[in-house]
Amino acid sequence: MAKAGATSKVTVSGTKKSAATRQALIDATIATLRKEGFAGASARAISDRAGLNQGLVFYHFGSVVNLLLAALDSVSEDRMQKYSEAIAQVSSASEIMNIATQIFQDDFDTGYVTVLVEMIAGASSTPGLGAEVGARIRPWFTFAKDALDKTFGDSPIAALMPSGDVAYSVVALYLGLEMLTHLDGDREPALKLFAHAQQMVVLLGALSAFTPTTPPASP
Amino acid sequence: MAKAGATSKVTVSGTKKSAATRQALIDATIATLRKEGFAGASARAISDRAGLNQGLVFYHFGSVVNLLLAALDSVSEDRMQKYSEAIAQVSSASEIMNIATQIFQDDFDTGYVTVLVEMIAGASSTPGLGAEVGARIRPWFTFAKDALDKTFGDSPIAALMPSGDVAYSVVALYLGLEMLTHLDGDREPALKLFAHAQQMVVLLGALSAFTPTTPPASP
DNA sequence: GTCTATACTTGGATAGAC
DNA sequence: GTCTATCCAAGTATAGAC
Repeated sequence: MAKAGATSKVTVSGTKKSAATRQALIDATIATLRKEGFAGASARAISDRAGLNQGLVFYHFGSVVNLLLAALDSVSEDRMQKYSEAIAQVSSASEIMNIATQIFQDDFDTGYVTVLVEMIAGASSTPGLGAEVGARIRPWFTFAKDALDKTFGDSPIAALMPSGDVAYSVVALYLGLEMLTHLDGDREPALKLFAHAQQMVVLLGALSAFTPTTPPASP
Repeated sequence: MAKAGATSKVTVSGTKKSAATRQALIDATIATLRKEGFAGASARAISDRAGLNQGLVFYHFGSVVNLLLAALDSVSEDRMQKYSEAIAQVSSASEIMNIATQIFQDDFDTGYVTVLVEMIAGASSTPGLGAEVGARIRPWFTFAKDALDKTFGDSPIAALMPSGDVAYSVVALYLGLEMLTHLDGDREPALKLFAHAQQMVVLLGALSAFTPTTPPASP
């Protein structure tokens, strides 16, 4: 829709400046959602953190909610990239638990899942926001399902529970763990669970050798 | 601290009136947290819903946060009562899954867990609130642990994972499921999971008959 | 096109009326 | 003791300056 051509060199340098401001606001929004939560993520709180005028939020994003969604998009893309790379290097069920533990720690340090949790919980306060946030969570169900299929696909329990349903609970558990961990700042209980899950996966691998679905090693 | 005696009949009727106002505010707070979330639970939004003057929030509770905590207390006590009664009538692992499914539906209908989720997520915005909310969640870990011990105590997996750690993840999963269910209003995915869990429990019960820990029936 | 100063609205809290 | 009218701070949004 907007004209783009050599007629306005101003637009080019201007666009560059605009992009920098937008990015600074998005970064400040992520930090604010982490530290002050959805309720504390006002245009003033965000722009103060970025050291920018409060009106810029509305000039660049139209509304606070739009900025929050832009920040959620930024985090989601970043995480999806990181998770995808991590899982690409993995094939066994045992390995994926190591990666998952590592990623959970990283998520907790960077506070990225907190951003998602705050947006989900905050969605109730603004009409229409729920649908927007929901659309941004959906890719994670698919991602979790693919990861489960890749690593547990030939396990006997895969036959008992559809991976799509399990993926839903994996996402739910991850969100819940993040909430509880963030609440008291103690990540130990969650890490213990990852360790237990690791054990279970190993055990499951040993058991599956005795089931008819997986013939005992034929090289 | 406050004088209580026959010298002031005004106090008695006054106290009664006060209690009614307090209760009306607490009820309105629960409804507001459910429908507008933590960010939307302002003194004005709450008092408007109750049809009362906004200043009463501060007269009766001192601050909005105090009222929110009073509402959380109210919900927590109510739920703990209901859950305890339900679990008292139950002994087998299979039965508890039925009860759990039923309670999840009830929670979703009444929106009680939403109140808790909103308070956890909203805690980030107010210094000190996290500790208060954390203290109100702790009883649920104990409750979940006791329920697990009661129903899965003699199961073989109980030996593999400490019930306290599992209780933590049960609470986390419950919170996560509530978040996702509330977000798009579709409870089917969560209910499917309860059904699958039910299946698993039955299967586990059958398996445990073959383990050395539980001798095969000696009446 | 980018940003700042200003207008208007909502929210938290209290002084004072009943 | 209970409640309301009023005050001031914080929030969203935009008109206008650069």
